[in-house]
Amino acid sequence: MKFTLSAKDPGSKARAGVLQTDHGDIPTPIFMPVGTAGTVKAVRQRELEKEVDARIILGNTYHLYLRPGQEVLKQAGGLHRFMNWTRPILTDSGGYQVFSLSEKRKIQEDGVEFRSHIDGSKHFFTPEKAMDIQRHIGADIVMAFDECTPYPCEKSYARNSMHLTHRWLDRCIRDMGSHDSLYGYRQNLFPIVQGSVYPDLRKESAEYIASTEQAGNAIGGLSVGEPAEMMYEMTELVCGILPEEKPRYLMGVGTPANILECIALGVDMFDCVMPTRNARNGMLFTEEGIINIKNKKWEFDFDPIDERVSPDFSKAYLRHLFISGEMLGPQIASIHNLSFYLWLVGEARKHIEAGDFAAWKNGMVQKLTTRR
RNA sequence: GUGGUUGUAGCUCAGGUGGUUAGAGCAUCAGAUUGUGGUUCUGAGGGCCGUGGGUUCGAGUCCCAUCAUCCACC
Repeated sequence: MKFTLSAKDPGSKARAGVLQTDHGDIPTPIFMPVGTAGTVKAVRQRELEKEVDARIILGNTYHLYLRPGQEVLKQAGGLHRFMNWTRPILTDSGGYQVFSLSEKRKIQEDGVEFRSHIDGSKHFFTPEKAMDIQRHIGADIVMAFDECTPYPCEKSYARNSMHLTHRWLDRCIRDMGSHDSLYGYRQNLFPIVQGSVYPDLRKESAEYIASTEQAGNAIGGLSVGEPAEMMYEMTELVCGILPEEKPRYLMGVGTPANILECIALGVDMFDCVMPTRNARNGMLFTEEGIINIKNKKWEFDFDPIDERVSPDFSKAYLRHLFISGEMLGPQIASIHNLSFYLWLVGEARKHIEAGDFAAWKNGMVQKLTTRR
């Protein structure tokens, strides 16, 4: 994996680059659609590639381990072939599920015991196990197995958790170094900075993560309920420590405005369920602001959802599909929101290259956060 | 014309023997959603109980009239 920076914005920490993988190049900054269970919900692969122009998508270790399971993925020849997706894939390690399914988990030094949300069966993940599953999935970018702390979080808990995440990282690195990839292309491990909202912990974690010298670095444990300002502060602090010449990935973020603000702080990669999940509930992101397509005010609005990103369908038609419970509604909305997110990061990239990102960003954030 | 049926929220309907502030589903409106247990979740607005009399301390509920509705029969 190779990361090449091509431009830096003079008015902020934003940068543009290209991340090269064995499944193709990824221009940065980039947004990665979330495809938890081997599918970006409601969107077919052809649309994801041709219309949305997703350059890389996510899969989830926890979910793919439970269904379809490691053996199916192995015999399929990996997730790329299984789901017929030829571009890069990144897999989350399951660390976030340890956090979000917290009522059913037990964390120990060796790993975490949890119960399946599907059938209640008991399972045990260790850093080695998480690496093994991700090896079978065959992702281009593999995330370290971490603990994502909740918000708020006691400092003593955050400190202990962070150190556990660091020890688990050592084991992930050792395990990745002692096994060959299964399908003949390179897999790259990204470690994850933790430390909750405590600056000294974040600093310690970022320094440790940087010292492991992996191909790229991630920032985790944010956007879990803390105020946006706090998220920006932590992101800024961590970006100042993580190496300039490697991609920075802010996990789970966020709204279109969050993404632009964090690009300005030096983040290169983002993922979030928001464009797809909210699309399924009728919320659309557009250049002019946020739309609840189910509202009556769109009943006779025959203008496109968004003239630039989705010129094909009117608001009145999409509203009709949602009101009628037609499954094409969530499909069109998901494709729209993802197309918009990809359009947005593409524009950000252009403005970084043009050197006027900071000013453009400020005007854009205003528009993005208004409700239509 | 005669006999019967039904009139309660925008729609479809609940509301034993009269008794606090008349309910539900859908619809409408407004929030929520951040490394996906989500066609989801939370909340709000909306009523001369067809109309007019009567009985009663008290009527959506009982009585009379009237209007509308649907059905059957001349």
